[in-house]
Amino acid sequence: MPHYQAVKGARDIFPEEMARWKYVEGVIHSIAALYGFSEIRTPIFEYTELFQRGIGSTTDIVGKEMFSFQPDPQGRSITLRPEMTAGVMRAALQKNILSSAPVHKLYYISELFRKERPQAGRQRQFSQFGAELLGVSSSAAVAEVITLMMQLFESLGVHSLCLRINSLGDTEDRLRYRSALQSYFAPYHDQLDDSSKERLEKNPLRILDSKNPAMQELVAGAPRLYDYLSASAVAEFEKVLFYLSERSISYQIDYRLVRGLDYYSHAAFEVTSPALGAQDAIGGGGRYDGLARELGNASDLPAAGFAVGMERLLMTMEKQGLFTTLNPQGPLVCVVTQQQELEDHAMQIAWRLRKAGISTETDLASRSMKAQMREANRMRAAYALFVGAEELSTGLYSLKNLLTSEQTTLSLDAVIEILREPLLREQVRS
RNA sequence: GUGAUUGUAGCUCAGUUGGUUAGAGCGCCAGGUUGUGGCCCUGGAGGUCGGGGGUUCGAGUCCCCUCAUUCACCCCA
Repeated sequence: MPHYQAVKGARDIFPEEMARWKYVEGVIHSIAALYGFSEIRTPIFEYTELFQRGIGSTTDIVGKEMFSFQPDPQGRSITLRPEMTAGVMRAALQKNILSSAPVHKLYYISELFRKERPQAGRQRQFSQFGAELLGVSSSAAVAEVITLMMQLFESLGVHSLCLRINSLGDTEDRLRYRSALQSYFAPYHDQLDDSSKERLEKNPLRILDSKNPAMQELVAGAPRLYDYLSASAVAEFEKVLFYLSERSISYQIDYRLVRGLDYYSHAAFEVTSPALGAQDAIGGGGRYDGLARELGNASDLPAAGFAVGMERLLMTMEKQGLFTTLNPQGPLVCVVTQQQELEDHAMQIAWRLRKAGISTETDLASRSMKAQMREANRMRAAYALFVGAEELSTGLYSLKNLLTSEQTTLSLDAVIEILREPLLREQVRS
């Protein structure tokens, strides 16, 4: 074991894996553009109150999972962001972007931090792709972000996902339901587990998605939130379902889906992946019309959005074998030399090739010719260019096609001419 | 925060009831081919056996503590 290791729950991404990230990120950028979303970056930390107010102080995230610290004794507490929505909303309100246009569509791919015990599909530093549609409060907006998310999965070839959706109604609906739940559970108080007892007081809705089998039994007989929705909330929800059906997006209504963040209202959804372990949520989101007011804004700023766990997405793709065609590109040519006196000349040639726009490698470690050739082969170079005394005197170099083993003798200008041919790489290494 | 699991070479792992100098495969390096890669053959480098303490004539092996890993709970992406 090396003396220093990465911090618990944090990991390194090496070049082989990086290729996958680049690929997925590329697809994300183009699909976001397709739907008219623009990228935003916000600070990696925020004042702690932002998350306490935005996410909700009764949530697990705020209660026990935040990395918080105080830069100076008198100063305000700062927190490494555990999610993105609060920060994006803060940025939008701070700049008052709605005054420039009534609707804003923003997306991000960002690093998040949560102080949890790491396990399969869960790290302390992780990243999410997310989109926020600000300024419109409608079923159409929710449907649009869900559609965007599902199209991303489809474009990547991810399959067998399960989209579950529910409506949490508006604030009044939830208040009425909340007291109904409390009176339902009250007689069972002794049978509740510790966390459910606590939730009964603070946030009874959360008892619904408890995984404890004993709790689930009790929950089965509990009143349904759906029955407490106002007529308009039901209509809105059905409109969302209509849009989804119309776009051939299959879903499953889950009346017990409540999600852990306080800011959701009306539609809330979650996508799970069968390829993951116990932590199988690959994405989730909903509507959060009241968040802006919660953050001190004078009026509501209607909004809808989602977040997709990048690591979980990549993990699912890996499991589903979607990366097999992704081969890292090697250099086009390796400049190889035998005599050490010619090293400088070889590097000079490598420089000239690179100036000509040809990706080139050369040995910097004074290794044997055999080692250099082995290296060229390992990095899947298409060609080797030999630099020796003979070449130096004649000005003609030996260019070897490493796939066909054919070798020709050419002037450097001719070599550059050949290697510049753009389609060459595909022909050589298909 | 709770529970369980696993720590031996760069990687994947062997290592008998405690017994001399801790092994294999792959990878890496070199040679076979003194100017030519992949395949093959030969050789080489590389290990505080996670760390600390204890038991013992003797510990990779047994005991305690500790650190780390992984999985699960909780909850979430």
